Amino acid sequence: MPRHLQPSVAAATQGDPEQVRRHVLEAARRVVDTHGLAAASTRAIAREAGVSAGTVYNYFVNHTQLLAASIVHRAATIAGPARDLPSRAGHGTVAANLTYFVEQAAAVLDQLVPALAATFSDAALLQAVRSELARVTLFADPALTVLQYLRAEGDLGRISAGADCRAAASLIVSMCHDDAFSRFLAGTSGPPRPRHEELALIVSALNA
Amino acid sequence: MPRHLQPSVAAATQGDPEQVRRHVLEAARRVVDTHGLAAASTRAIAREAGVSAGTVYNYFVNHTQLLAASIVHRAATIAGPARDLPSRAGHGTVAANLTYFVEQAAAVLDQLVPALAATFSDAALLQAVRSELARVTLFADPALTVLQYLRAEGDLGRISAGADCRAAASLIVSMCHDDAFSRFLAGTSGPPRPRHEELALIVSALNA
Amino acid sequence: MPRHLQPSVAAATQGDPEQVRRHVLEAARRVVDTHGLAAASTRAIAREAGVSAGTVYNYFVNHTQLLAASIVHRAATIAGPARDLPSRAGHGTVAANLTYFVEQAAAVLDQLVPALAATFSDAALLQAVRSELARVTLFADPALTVLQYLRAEGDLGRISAGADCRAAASLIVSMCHDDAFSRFLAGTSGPPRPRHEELALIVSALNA
Amino acid sequence: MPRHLQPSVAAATQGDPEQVRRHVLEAARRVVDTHGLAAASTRAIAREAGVSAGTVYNYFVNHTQLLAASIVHRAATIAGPARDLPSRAGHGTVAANLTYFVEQAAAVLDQLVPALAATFSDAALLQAVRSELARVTLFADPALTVLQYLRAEGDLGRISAGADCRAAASLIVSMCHDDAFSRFLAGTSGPPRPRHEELALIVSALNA
DNA sequence: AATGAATGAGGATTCATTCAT
DNA sequence: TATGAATGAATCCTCATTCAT
Repeated sequence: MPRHLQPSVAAATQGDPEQVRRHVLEAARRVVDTHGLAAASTRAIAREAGVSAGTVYNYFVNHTQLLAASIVHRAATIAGPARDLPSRAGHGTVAANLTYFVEQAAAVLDQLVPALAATFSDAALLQAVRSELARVTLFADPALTVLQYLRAEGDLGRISAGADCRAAASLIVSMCHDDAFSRFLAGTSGPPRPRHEELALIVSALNA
Repeated sequence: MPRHLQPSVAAATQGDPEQVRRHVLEAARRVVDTHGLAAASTRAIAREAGVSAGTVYNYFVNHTQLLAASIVHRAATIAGPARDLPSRAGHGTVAANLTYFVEQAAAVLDQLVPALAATFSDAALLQAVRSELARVTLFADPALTVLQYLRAEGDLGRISAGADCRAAASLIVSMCHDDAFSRFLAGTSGPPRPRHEELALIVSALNA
Repeated sequence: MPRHLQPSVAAATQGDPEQVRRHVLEAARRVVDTHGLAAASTRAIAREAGVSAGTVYNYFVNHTQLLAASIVHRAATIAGPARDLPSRAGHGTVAANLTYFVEQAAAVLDQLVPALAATFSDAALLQAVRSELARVTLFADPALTVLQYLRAEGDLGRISAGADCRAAASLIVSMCHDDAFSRFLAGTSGPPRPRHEELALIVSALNA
Repeated sequence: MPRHLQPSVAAATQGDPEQVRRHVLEAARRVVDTHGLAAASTRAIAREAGVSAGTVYNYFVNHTQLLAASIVHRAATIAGPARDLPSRAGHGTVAANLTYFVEQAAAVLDQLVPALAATFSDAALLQAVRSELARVTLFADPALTVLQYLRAEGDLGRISAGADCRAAASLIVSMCHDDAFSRFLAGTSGPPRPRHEELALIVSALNA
């Protein structure tokens, strides 16, 4: 009965409880990705993390909270680039920035949707995930992030003053959703369909 | 050890095996809707159906097939009205018919998406559901149903000959998907957002 | 709900209850041989026989009695040739007749031992089989059959008057048992080891 | 939900995992001996061991391996004295030592044969037991143990140099097998038939 | 006399969770 | 603080047996 973390884990986390927590969270993510939510038992996650089952309960109140935290942690982590869209205002071209956002969004949704979908099998888990997710702006209202970017471009004079930024942002998000949803319903996980024409249309509208 | 269906069940099914099967299928649906997929154990479903656990296995080869059949049965049942869109050609107005389709689609997707989403927690179940679903035209290629309707209207001279029916059908389906996906991501299950302007735009394009 | 035997079964049994019984018995044997005793459920046997599960209970009081009857029926059937040894007295040579017996015994034991062995897993079944088996002379006291043959040969003057037939019979049976037991313990089911020398020795002793 | 071994079990095993394993193994043996293999369910064994069903799975990967381990454990335990035959060379008389072996073998086989026989009802179990058993010299090749003893006696000059030790060893093992097999077929489990004359004959041959 | 749907006990196995060490 | 053995409820599924038809 060792009283200390396994050396490899101790090295990876430097004994910092917050890092141990993250370490377990990422182990959970790997298990869900590799074997599915149904296989993500406490023990499977603990084994993947190189930690005992009991230890998990020092960092998470129960199995449901662990899974919820893992899914939200993953979402927040991968959404980083998409979330930074507003800061790209003024750099490159508007079209390139929007293309970048659409591509990032596809990557995020392709990872997020299956994990989120699976939570529909467990009401308690679903609720836990949702209440966590609502606290991240990007997920609570994704169009807002795009709108902030477009307005910043407008302030820089890079799009026309009269452009309906709100409608454009809504359209862009709709497109991302539709792509993700199609892949979700169809089960195909190939690359997202390129949206050059649609984006060109939107950009031209923003410059009209 | 009673050897016959409980009177209430016998009355409801009239001794017809096909009806008993449907009876169990609907019990499964109620359990999934009420308590979630994770709670839909064979026994819970049997109890809801007023039947013994062993009896379930006289109608379904295993738990996975039972759940898959239940989900697909539900989808096929509720999709009826949407599937009948082509037969509405020539009746009412094109705008009204498309509005009707969008509303029906929302109802279908609102029921179908959570159930389908939940299957992501179980790879075997997901595959079983997908392969069943692919056999229903409406789910395999929803735009096709709308396209058939629009072409029928074209044949009747109710939309202009040069209209791009395929693009219009695709747009309409995209809209339905987007609405459903938004509700799915957000967790709100309120009424679908009205799409009058969008439909008006599409209808005007079809008449141009 | 047919009220008559399936045509194929009716044809095979000519409606004679005794033949139906035998038909089921042989189906049981095939199932045990092919898939093992553990797989020989009432339904598996009924299916193999082309008969309903309920019908089985018109011919056998329960599952245990059915299995016991099947094993004993098989034993009695295959033991025929070995049992006829006494009637071969006076024909061919003594050595050839004994060789024949040893070979037949090997065949019988190779079939009987695994089936009989398996019954050790179920006390009730074992007892049922044993009490049935004890009623067949050959199995109750196999040496007696050989002894009867040797005495008949003695009466015909084909072996010497002073020969110890009882010891010889006992030795021969011992040999059969040893061979069968070795194959049983080792799990090898190849051909029995030839016993020419041993038999020659016994025959020479009988002629001394 | 107690989280510790029942006091009586804890006392019997002193918290040593290896002893807990043995404790379960012996509980399994008692259940098989008392109620037969078919009654040796995981739960029945757990109950006999004074342990929860789940605990059994901390020590054995599945039911089959548990039963196989139990049977082999029993065989190895009781075979100890017979296995020590070679070390008796030089002590007592050769006849007494061989008599001792035959008696020990009878005791071993009387316990081993029914247990082994029962495994014929389950192909997977049979194979598991066989592959385990093959790793114990005494069971893989019993004549070898006797041969080693006889050669040791030969080296000590206690049997004649020209004696065919191999044949003698084979004969002795055959005798043991025959006895066991007779008891197995007949179902009588009385004392083995004394083999004084046969052993005397063999001993005299070894001294010739 | 034959059928086969219905039963429910009982099978193996997994799992979240606890807590003495 | 980390451990992991122990628990026992809950899972899916099979089976012998009955009896209305």
